[in-house]
Amino acid sequence: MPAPRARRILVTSALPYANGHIHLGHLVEYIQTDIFVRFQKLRGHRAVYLCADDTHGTAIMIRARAEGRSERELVASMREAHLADFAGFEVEFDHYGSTDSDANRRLCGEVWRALRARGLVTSRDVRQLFDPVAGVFLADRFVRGGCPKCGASDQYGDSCERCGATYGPADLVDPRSTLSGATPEVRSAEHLFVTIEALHDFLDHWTREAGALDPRVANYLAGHFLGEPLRDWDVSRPAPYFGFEIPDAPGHYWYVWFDAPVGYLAATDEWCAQHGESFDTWWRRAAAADAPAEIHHFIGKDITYFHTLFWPAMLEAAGLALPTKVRIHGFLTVDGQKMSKSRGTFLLARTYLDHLDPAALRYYYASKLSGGIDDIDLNLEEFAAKVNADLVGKVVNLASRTARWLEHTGLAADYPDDGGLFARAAGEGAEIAAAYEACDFARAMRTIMLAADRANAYVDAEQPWRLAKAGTGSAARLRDVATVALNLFRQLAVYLAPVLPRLAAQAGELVGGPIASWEESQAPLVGAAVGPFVPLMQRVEPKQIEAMLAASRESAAATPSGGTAVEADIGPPNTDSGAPLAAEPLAPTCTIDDFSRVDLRVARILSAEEVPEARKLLKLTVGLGGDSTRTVFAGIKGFHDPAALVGRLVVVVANLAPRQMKFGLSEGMVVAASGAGAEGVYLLSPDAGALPGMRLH
RNA sequence: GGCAGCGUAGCUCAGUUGGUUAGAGCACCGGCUUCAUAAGCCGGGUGUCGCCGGUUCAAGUCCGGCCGCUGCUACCA
Repeated sequence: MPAPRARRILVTSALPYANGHIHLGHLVEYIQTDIFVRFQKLRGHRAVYLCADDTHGTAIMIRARAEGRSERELVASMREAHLADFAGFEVEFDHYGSTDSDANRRLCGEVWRALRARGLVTSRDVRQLFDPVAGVFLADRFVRGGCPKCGASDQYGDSCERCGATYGPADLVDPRSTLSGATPEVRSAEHLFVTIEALHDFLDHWTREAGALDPRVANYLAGHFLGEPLRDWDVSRPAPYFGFEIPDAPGHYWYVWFDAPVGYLAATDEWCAQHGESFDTWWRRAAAADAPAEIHHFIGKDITYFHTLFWPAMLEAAGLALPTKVRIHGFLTVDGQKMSKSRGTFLLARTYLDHLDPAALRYYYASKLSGGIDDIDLNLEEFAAKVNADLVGKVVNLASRTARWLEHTGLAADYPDDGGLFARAAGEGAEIAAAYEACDFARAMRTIMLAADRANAYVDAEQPWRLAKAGTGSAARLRDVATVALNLFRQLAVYLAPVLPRLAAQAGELVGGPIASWEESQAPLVGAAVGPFVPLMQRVEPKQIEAMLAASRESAAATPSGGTAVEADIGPPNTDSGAPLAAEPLAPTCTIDDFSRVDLRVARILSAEEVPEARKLLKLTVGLGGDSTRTVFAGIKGFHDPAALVGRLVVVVANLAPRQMKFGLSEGMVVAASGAGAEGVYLLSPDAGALPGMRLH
């Protein structure tokens, strides 16, 4: 197989929004991209993986406000969390930037000037609802009110969930801002637009002819957007807005979807500065003309048109290089359904890492990703079965069952006759590589596992354990058989290295040294030392999955219903606001004896129901283990869905004197955090492993 | 409400431009093996290819209709 000429490949994943944590749905894309990049590097190409946090927009502004800190504080703490999650899953960026950077501001300005220079920017007034208390313009989903048709209350600003009528937010009966509760006003504001219709011919041609898009996507675009004149793209938002003010239009800010893709350019620019590279040779057409770089964008299907219409239009207008490939993937379901907080299947990256091996998810995703735009399903039962059968049972087991016989002797000096097994799998390298190149990782995994099956069958047929018992007369034969098996194992590790970098590294430690090139799959090792075998990968146990789901359910239940999830633990401790403590100063000092009079216990919520007549009470039955249960009224109605509470562990004051309430006798108290004028009541949960009845000391 | 995609074995999926008796893994059953992380190997049922109709010598595959599911969208592209 001739060594392919080295390519320069710039690869991006969509920029995660700084409004929330990374979850398993996000990871489909980052793992997919990471596998692709690692594959290209293994093949000897110059691949650069770039990404950044997407930091601007109304949602960030509102969330920061709710948390009582600045947008930049929010963005900075979320960045740390994102990077930690990616590192945990072995997603390895060459550079990770931010759209809130100097480079991005400068490059936005450059693209903007190009659009202006080509006469593609116009302006006109847009009428929109405005929240006079919060001081911001409101998207439809931030407005609720009565349906003008059927009168149903508390409907969104665009359509009625009860009768299905559609209307504008201004038509609502008694409209309210969901931010402040204020009655919104209709206001008019100037917006700036890009007239991308002027680039219609270019887009027609690029979407169909450039080879960057799957024909299905090109057809979709042709049928839905390019079949008629393109509407102007609204690219500005009036103040207040967290983002970059437009230099030649004071009071106007670039819409987040304008500066987000420019973040790809900014990340490239920063990476170039750090590595002595020239930005121009990656992105400027003139400079790159003789040896153009490839540009691959990995995105979810939801943001297709931003990356296939607006983004190429911006690049075209600015004279920058166009994407070589826009690779679009589908969404993740868990056990066949949309991820759900109450089912515990809204799985954050961190929650997964607390319980399971990232390699297991990387392999599972690889086995499901075929390069298409179909959604993929994380079936948790299949997940465990597949990882255990394929990785532990077949691949790792191959080394586990043969390495011990070579620990003292190392590999045989000549590669033995293996019936053509190694050569056959080496010959399949081109097919496996083609599948990786096409992002059809599922096909690659199938082909690799067939080779693993053949390798195990070989071991079974040669029965090295019998050779071991047969004594010194069979020692040479035993060494040959184990040499074959270990070579086949290392060959599999090379093929799997893009998916399982840690396994590849461990395989290198066992025999042959670090795996640095795909070519290592093509020739067997001989005479090399063999290290002591250490377990390479643990089985996925059902208990771990259950624990992860339980933890996920509990953290979801702790999130106030309605509104954005607001996690308090996303940043370094010293960035927390002092407001809650100031609002409720510490109580007078008490002694340990004082404290010990309060008997706090872990309890499990056995049932939860609304108390219809009560404004804030839920009626809970909690269990302290065994037959010990009691009824507790908790003032958490409206913040917790009763159904979601059942089963979770909480902390109760177990020796509190019973109190006769209007709705019944309350035999204790569930402790929860609240205060500082902030809304929300937050139940406490013990770490996994705590049992009902345990006392807090 | 708008748009798109999907529907093949119990589960997750392959099925290339229409072409023999429709495939894989898991699960399940039987047997073998015991070196290995209760791992491995061999054999075996696995099926109205969502429903109805059409084109064709030939339809899982192409066309139309229907049903079901899913996703995106709803500051409109």
